[in-house]
Amino acid sequence: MQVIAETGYHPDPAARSLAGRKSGMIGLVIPLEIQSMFADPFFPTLIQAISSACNARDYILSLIIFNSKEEERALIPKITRNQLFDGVIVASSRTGDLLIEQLLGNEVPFVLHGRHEDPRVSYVDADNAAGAYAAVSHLARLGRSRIATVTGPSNSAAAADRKRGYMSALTDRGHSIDEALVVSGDFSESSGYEAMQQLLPAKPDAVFVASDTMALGALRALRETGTRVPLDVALVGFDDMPYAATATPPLTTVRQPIDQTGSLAVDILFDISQNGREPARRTVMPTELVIRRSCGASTVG
Amino acid sequence: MQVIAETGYHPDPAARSLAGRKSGMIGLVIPLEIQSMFADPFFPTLIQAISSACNARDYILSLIIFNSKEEERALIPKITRNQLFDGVIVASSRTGDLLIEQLLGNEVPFVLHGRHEDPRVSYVDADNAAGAYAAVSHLARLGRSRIATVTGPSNSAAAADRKRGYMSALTDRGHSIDEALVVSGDFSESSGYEAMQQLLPAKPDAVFVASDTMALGALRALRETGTRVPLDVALVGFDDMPYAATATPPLTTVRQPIDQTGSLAVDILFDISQNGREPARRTVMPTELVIRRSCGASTVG
DNA sequence: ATGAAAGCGCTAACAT
DNA sequence: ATGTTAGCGCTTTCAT
Repeated sequence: MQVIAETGYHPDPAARSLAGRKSGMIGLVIPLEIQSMFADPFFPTLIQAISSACNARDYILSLIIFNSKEEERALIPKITRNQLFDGVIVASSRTGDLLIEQLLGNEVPFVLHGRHEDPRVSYVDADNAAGAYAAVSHLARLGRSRIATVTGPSNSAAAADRKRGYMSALTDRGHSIDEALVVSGDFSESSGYEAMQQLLPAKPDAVFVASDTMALGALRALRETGTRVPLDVALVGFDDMPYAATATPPLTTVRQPIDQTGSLAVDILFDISQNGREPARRTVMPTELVIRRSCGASTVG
Repeated sequence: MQVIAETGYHPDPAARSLAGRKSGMIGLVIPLEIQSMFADPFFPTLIQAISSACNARDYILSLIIFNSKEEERALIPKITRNQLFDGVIVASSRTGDLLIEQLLGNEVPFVLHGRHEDPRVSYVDADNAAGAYAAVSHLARLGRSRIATVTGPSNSAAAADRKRGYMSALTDRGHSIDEALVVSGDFSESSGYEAMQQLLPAKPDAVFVASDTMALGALRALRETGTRVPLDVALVGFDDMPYAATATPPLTTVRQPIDQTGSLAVDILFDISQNGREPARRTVMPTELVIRRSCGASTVG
């Protein structure tokens, strides 16, 4: 009947959920360790990508941010039990994550954004190691010999993979790893600044920085000491955030397909809820080196 | 019975919603006009504040982002009708917003983040006009006489209020408004950069920039032209985002209590759902001038 | 094919 | 105070 359109009828979602045992909602969980979470546009970008994919699939997106251990404890049951969510995306898991364990012991379909060792967990990830490898190889091909790196925090799988890519690129070319050229940050702008200051005495002629946000901090440190980029020090970032292109100089960086990994996560959830959790679905998407001025090899501007 | 704890029982939210006619969810709607939404940490910060307040009140937070007109059309019924949400927060409404009209014609409790003319709508806002007024007065007191401004987009109420504050501060001191000293941006870093370039020929000796993100862009333009801050041009931003303190030079800015406006929005929703929508609840929270080096009046660093 | 009825797991109103 | 029952508005199954 088309009286349905005239009266402006819409089914009651609660009744639908109860009778149909599906809520039409998916949960995006952002764990707390990420202090500087929103200082870096990575998470916002991911949220937007996932939101858009949810709209396309007619899901409602709920955001669960753990701001403290207590909140985490209180929220975990809501996430794992019940019919609250038809699926859950966990953005950036920590090692030995309690949430993952609980999720594994329950029925709710879930995917991680970022890889995980446990063979039972499904995930989507960008190829962080290959991206870092490409960046560092590029610097080496340009003749840089003292290539340093600013890594992300040690509890981040992405940071570990990027560091690994850096190392393989060097060792594959017969370079040894100089510990003085490896400094860690926490993905924040200021940690990039501090890391660069720490690096300067070791006289690097290039730096692979594990995020654009930290690269901005590094750039600031370089500018303050009058170091020329790329003349004295070449710089490559990671992420290809919007401001990478407008930095001074424009930042060469590794583009990560956040839109695609985000929407793929939603697709996988959809698939799992249709076909069950087995086998685990794992996808690693390629990254791409975007060459701008900061590495000293630009053809464009 | 405490068998409840032993079996790890948790009530089914769908059944609860259906029987109790309350979903325990609140929706946060972010309309689409904000293109650069996540290039500016303002929204992320707001999201985090609201998320935290929701956790405290035991609400689940759903995020609705309109990425296109179609999505908006598809989502509005879900937001306004049904028992999907116990309340809705609208972040940054546009003028003549369709969503607001629909919300007004339905029962769902809602609050805007940012003021609105219609006397029936409840909102929380920061005192943008007073903040801008304080910033510009401060610059004037420091002896600056050609005070320019970079405004936000014209469809933003916050941007309009900040511009109004700028104007009143000048006219109250007997200055006239020089149109060449007023340029508009869109809250993005690059728009701040372009606006500053546009401003330079008019020889301002101070600029009030309507957001920290744009101020960063302005700083970049100033640096590229060798203009000294604050010696040649004093700068004041708005928001007090984390990176304002670490900019070169550290940015004097107007602090906006995002955490408080965010959690107040949740509180108001809670209040409305208890006591009904009448009368409209409106709160404007004070802003605070944070003095750092970029205005040339620092006592600290 | 179309229509009637039986729950889904709670809350709230009622009766004891 | 405690226990019982009637729906909430759908989906699904079963009968026609």
